[in-house]
This record gives sequence, C-alpha cells and structure tokens, in this order.
Amino acid sequence: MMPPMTGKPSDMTITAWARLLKAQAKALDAVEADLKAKGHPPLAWYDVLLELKREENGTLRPLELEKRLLLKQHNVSRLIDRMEQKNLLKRLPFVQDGRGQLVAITDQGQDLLRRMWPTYRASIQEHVGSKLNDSEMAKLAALLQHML
Amino acid sequence: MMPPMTGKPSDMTITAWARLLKAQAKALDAVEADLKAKGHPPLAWYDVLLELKREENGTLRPLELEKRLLLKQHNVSRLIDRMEQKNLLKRLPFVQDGRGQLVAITDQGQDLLRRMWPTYRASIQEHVGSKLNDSEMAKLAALLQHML
DNA sequence: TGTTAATAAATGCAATTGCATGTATATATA
DNA sequence: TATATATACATGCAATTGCATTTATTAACA
Repeated sequence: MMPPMTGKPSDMTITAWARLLKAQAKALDAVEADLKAKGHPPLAWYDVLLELKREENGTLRPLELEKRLLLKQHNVSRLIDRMEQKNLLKRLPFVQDGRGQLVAITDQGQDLLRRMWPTYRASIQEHVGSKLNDSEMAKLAALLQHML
Repeated sequence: MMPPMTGKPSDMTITAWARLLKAQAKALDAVEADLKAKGHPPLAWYDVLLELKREENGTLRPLELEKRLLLKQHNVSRLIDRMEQKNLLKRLPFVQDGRGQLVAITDQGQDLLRRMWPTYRASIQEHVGSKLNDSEMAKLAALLQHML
C-alpha cells in the first residue's frame, strides 16, 4: 500500500484559500445582485461583450472566449446562443477553418456594454474598491497575478 | 435627469477585481476537478461537513449554514436533501423553535470528511500553496480579510 | 386571546450547467 | 490518396440552481 499523496499546504495557505473563496463569492454575489436589480443580464454577458469589443474587428472564436473566460465549451456554445437571440452578437463563418466560427459583437451589444458599465463600475467600487486603499489594491493585484 | 450613480473604482481596483475573479475560478475549477477525479463529491459537501464537524455537538441549523457558506436558502435545503440521502448527515427537530431544525453530521459524514481531506489538501497545495511563499500568502490572507 | 406580520424551511417550475455524445471539418499517416 | 485520429462546436438528457410561492411556526400587538 502506498501512503496517500501528500502535498501539504501550510496553515497560512489554507487560510488564504478559504478567504479567497469567501471574499470572491461575497463580492461576486453582490455585483450580480446589483446588475440584476438594475435590470441587466449576468456578468458573464458583460465579460463576453467586453472581450469582443476589445478586438480590432469585434470578433473572437468561441474557443478563444472559452480560454479567456475560463468557461466550458458547451457553456460557451449556449451562452452564445442566448446572446445571439438577443441580437447582442452574431455568429459568422470562419473561412480559415470550417470547423470553427467567429462571434461578432453587434451595435446592440456595444450599446448594452455601455449601459451596463455605470452600474457595474459603481458595484465594483462599493464591494471591492471601498475595502482597500490603492496601495493595498496594488499588492492584492500583484499577489493574485502570481496565481495566474 | 440625474446623472447615473457614480462610484468610480480606480484602475488598480478594476485590475484587482478582474484577477480575483480569474484566480479564484482557475483554482476552484482545478480543485473541483481533482476531487471529482478521485471519486469525491463537490467541495460544497466538504464545506458543509466541516462546519458541522467543528461544532461541539456536530450540529448546525440550516440558517447558520446558509450564512457561513454564503448559500441561498433553497440551495441549502436541497443540498441537505442530497447529503441526507447519502447518510452523510441527518435532520433533527429543533425544539427551541418549531420552524427550524438541526442538521447533524453522521459517522459516515465524518468518514467522508477524513477521506476527502488528503485529496483536497494536496489540491490546495498544488493550485494555491505552490504559487506563493508563506510570507506572500500571509499578505494575501490579510488583504482578503479586509474584504470580508 | 385573536389577528396580523415575520421567519424557517420546502417545493413547483423555469433556466442554467454538467456530462456524454454527435456532427462536421481538419490533420496525420500508411 | 485513403484511413484513422484530432479538433471545433452543437445537442440530448440529467443534475443543479434560480425564482416565486407555500407551509408551518413564532413573534407582535390590538
């Protein structure tokens, strides 16, 4: 019998992990609630639209969205379905590879992005920005960067 | 017309927020995958059992689980359903308040907790502990504490 | 005490997500 | 070139989650 695999985290690591889970969940729940309260769709929709908007031509392949947003393939497929139905984006053929496709943000998608931002921005400030000063925020950002 | 509510986060806050979402999602996905790969239930089950185990009498009210684990009431109710079906916990009447109840960890629940820990522990180490040294981990834990 | 409001938990139904598999196209290789 | 393998995306079905409402009980108070 082999002993169980044992990579043992320090107590501090366990504490940090627990807090990472809780702090993120708490802030995210609050942000999602704020968006919903203002009649906006979930944050994932904003994330998709922002990724598309930032591209030169406003398009990305589903595969790329999957990687950037850490979503599962089937969830990307269905998220695109829903957003396409609302005319926030549209699917285009991808000529370089017939298996793939391109997703393009529409004018309505750009408009939604603009309309969501004031709410989202205020929510980030309330639930994240107000908790730490800028120098602490820089430290937090740097530490989290090491996890990515 | 009033201008939109404007609490504007700094760029650093936005960066930290984006990284908080990504770092947590990445680590959590990896941990959940490790648990599943070893045939274990989701992390939420571990969380429930651990909260119960830490109590003197191994019991908590659903309401208390809801607060501690940041879950919605109906999800707690159904999570308890599923775990009770697996004999990991059982519902008991709460005599001080007939509307409430107590959830008690069972021997099987304690056993699962013990069996999951080596996998969970190694996973935390791999996906979190290995990314920062202990002094950085302490800083991260302290910063996250301010968000809670 | 009787009635109203509040709280704890459960539940029906819709939406989303997970999981496995399917379909089409591209790549590798014999 | 023919065949097998891999990749990109879609989809059927089950499990989970969200949302609104229901049920049971307690607290408030006229």
